[in-house]
Amino acid sequence: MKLEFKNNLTEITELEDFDPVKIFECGQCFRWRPDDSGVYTGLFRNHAVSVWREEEKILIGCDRETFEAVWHDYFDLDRDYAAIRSAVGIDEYMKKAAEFGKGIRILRQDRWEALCSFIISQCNNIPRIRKIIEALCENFGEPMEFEGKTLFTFPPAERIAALTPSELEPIRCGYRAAYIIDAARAVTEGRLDLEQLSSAGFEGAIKALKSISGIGDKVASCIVLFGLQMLDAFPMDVWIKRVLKENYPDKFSPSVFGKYAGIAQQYMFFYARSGQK
DNA sequence: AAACAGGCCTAAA
DNA sequence: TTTAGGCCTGTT
Repeated sequence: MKLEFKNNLTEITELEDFDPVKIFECGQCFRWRPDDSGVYTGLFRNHAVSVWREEEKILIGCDRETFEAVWHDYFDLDRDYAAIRSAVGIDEYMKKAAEFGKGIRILRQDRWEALCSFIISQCNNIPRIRKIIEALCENFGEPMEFEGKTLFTFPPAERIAALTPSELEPIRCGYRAAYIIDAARAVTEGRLDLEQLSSAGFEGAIKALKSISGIGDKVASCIVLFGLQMLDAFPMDVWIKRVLKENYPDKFSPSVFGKYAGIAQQYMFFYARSGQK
């Protein structure tokens, strides 16, 4: 990977595994949006940025300081995804899936945002998940001007904790409203310490998350994978279950993929959802 | 119209 | 320990 810093622009070259479309559309996140020319805009906490690709170049619209402080880690740029693709390509199916998903990276998302987003995701389709999360931010986040548009930050737990289910009504998230509010209160009251979650280890983190009403195995796995970078977590959703039934009808354990099972899962998920075989 | 969508909870065997 | 039914809402 090579970096070049220009005036308010970071250029990345010699990096194969970075495809903005796949990264933002593979299902791990819900807020990044492309404009008509394929330039994606999104936020991490209160930092907004645009990301796009021009041939072999990845462009990130920020200066060196912000890149190093925020986006370098957010995009997980120190990790060798080529090596991981090779490691999880344990058979023909996974070789195809990993090749198809080449360019995906697991983002280091904000924990609270990931927690909230994946509670909302349950029993929902992606367009509606996006709609609900956007409504949540527009109603309760902070507006900020960015390149002529108004973006909204993801509302902190404190903001949500102060709401009643009826105040959450405008975001149309249905029965998940009570879950979100309860989770926010758990965080603000200290029943769930998101900062200390990693130190509890994988099992400990899953257990702590599942103590929140509305978080079960699948959602907890997504939170530790996308929020805590526990890359061996293997969320089992309906798409993955379909893949497993078809390709691994006998016994299956995510441990066949080793410590990057979660990335294998993401390749599987993206491949399965593409409708290809 | 009825079923389904990236689950979870509760009650009941 | 596993299974069935209900749950908000929007879309097909």
